[in-house]
Amino acid sequence: MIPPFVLHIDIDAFFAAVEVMLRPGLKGKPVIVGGMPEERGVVCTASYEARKYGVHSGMALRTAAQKCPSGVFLRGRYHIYSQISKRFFDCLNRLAPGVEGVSVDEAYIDLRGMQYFYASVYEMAEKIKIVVEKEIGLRVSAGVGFSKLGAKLATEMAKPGGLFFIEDEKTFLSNLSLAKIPGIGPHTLLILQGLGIGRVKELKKTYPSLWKKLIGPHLYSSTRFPRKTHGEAKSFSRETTFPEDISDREMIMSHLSYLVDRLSLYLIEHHLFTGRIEIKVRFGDFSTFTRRAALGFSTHGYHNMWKVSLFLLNELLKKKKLPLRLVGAKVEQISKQRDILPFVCLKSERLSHGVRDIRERFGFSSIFIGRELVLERVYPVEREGIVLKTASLTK
DNA sequence: TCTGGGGTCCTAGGACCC
DNA sequence: TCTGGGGTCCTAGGACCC
Repeated sequence: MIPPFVLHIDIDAFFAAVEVMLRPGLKGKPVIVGGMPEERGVVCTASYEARKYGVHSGMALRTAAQKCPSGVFLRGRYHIYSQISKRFFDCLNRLAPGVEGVSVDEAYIDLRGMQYFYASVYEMAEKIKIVVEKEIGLRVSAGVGFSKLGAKLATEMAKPGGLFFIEDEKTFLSNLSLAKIPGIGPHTLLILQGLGIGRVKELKKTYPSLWKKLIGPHLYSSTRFPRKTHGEAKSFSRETTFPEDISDREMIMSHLSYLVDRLSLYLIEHHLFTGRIEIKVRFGDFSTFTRRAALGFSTHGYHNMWKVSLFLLNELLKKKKLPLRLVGAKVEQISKQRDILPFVCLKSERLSHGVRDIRERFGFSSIFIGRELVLERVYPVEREGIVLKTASLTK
């Protein structure tokens, strides 16, 4: 029987590496992608040079700036990264049939059936790695295993830039620290530590059913993974953390309106509809709440979405006292086809389509919702477009 | 040192119906 | 009139990943 070999491949420090590729002057410098050092954000990707200073993704930008004063801080240019990501996946799909994307810079490849064309699994993996690196111009790390978990862990060993094959996966796994298992996060780890369990083999021996639940899926389903292509997204969200906490309700509404506006436009452009809306707030003390509501029908019209959003926001703002740190909106239950829209909601759809047409020709800020004008008090933007009178539309 | 933004999946509990 | 239990749908929130 041919063992089910799996290849895992991952672009090294993806966003930072793209920036260095596009600006060769940055080569060898500690590059930190995520935002400016004084901003309220976190590190998205740190180059290996920056990691030497103890900077890693998820770290607050201000902390990163303290640890690495010489760091080159950059805002992400995500449209560029996604173009390169597309090239990465196009290349993989050309090289092998069973590609499963995990994220923009990471994929699993089912190598079964490929062994007839190469001298060894290792050679096959090496070939794929070399071709990919040449194609996208970035360094990648790769790992081969008998399961997805084995392959992913092999990649970890291979970083940066290498290729690793865990031959005795069973022994390797059983000795492994649970902290290394994807899906076991800080919370679960703390509980397991409380039980005096730190390694996979201890878990298997003491709590076999828990082992089956946490580790099992990685082993069994992964040997025969479904070769799903990047599935259609099930939700879309937009959120904003304010530069400073705000107490002005009108400002909060304006921000939310802008986010809903963006989501509505996104849905219209992709011919999609939403059946459920979720609103999220985070107060100054970091406590976070969400409210969601099923619409009972599907829509992508701004004003339909806004009415529900505003209702949910008002409910959420009763939870605690202002100020607010973050506001966000999410659309779920995405469908490609719309069922029959209630009569009162038709106008909103038609209007939003009209707005989309204008924006397509003259840009996003050529036309905007009246209530969003409030944002200009704090974030002045050059807006010479048409203002939709909010009052007349929300009646 | 404060702690983003975009996702997925799971669970618990309430409402409702039979 | 009061009762139980199962099934289903829905929402809030948590855990996790990159």
